[in-house]
Amino acid sequence: MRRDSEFDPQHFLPYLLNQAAEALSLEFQKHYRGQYGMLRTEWRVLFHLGCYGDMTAKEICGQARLHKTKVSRAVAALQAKRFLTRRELERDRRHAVLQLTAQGRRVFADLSGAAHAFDTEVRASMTPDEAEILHRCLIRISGFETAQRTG
Amino acid sequence: MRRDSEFDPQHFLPYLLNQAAEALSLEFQKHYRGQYGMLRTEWRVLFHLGCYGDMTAKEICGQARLHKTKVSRAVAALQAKRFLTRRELERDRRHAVLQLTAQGRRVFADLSGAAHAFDTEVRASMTPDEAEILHRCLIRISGFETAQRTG
DNA sequence: AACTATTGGTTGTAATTGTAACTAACAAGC
DNA sequence: GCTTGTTAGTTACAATTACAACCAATAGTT
Repeated sequence: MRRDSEFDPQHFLPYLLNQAAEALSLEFQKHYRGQYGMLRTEWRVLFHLGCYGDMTAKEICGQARLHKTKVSRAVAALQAKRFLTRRELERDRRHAVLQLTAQGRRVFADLSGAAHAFDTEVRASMTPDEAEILHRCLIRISGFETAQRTG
Repeated sequence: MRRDSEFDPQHFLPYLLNQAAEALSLEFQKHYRGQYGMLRTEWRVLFHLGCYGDMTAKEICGQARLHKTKVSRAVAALQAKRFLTRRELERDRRHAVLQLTAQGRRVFADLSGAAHAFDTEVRASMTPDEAEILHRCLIRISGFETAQRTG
């Protein structure tokens, strides 16, 4: 297992990021998948609705940087689970405002609590300084836009 | 778009990481996908072989933290593209050592150059200090093991 | 009103991934 | 030599995702 090259996967950022992201995702997935049979996108949509209040699918797309088909399907699934309802706008019936049901809010409360605890646990492995820098870098990197995702 | 909760997606690490990882992946994908029609896993396998020299699929699984079916399929695809060859070991015909072809090495040289440049560009948006801390944190986070991935 | 363009959202289908079951080689105990 | 167990790798099939085409509502133009 020798080194043939000047450049190494362990120093390639897309690689590293991907591994870190996958590790955490896989771990946290236990909560929303194990407990509620939700998919990642469903959890994301629920999370956004819970955090930011009622909004349309379009708004979620923008905020969560998810493609509209993903959101559309996640919303349908969450609706089937009775976690949210949709209300068409009178003035423009193309839009529908999404709203968590009481049950949806309970699930959100549970999961966002778990998320908070999880986040705290992960952060415990770093100094406050490191955590802050990490945060900054990730935000910055997220802006490495590649165009179309507005849908 | 108000805040209803104490906790916000923009501060949830799995979320942030995922967005950052996706942004970079999507961007770098242009190189291996656009130029060579490769999938992410294929690029990863090629990268590992190029960096660390000939090895078996099993070794790649461990190093790259990829499931064996993913590696198996990537290897088949790379073989079909004539980027690598496999040589069964005499002493244990279950193992096959994978080896880049001349063409495979050329592609690797091209892509690893692009990777290096890309990495440098991304790092240009941070101080050396930040880059180092980011690296440390990502490595640490990657260790948040969730069991089975050894396959 | 009729005609075209745009927008919010859905659906169909192909591509990709995950999971489990499987095959072929080898190893160990008897 | 004949079980039984492991290991490296493959394959089959279900689940998920991506991409493009689509539909209905509205806006803008004439």
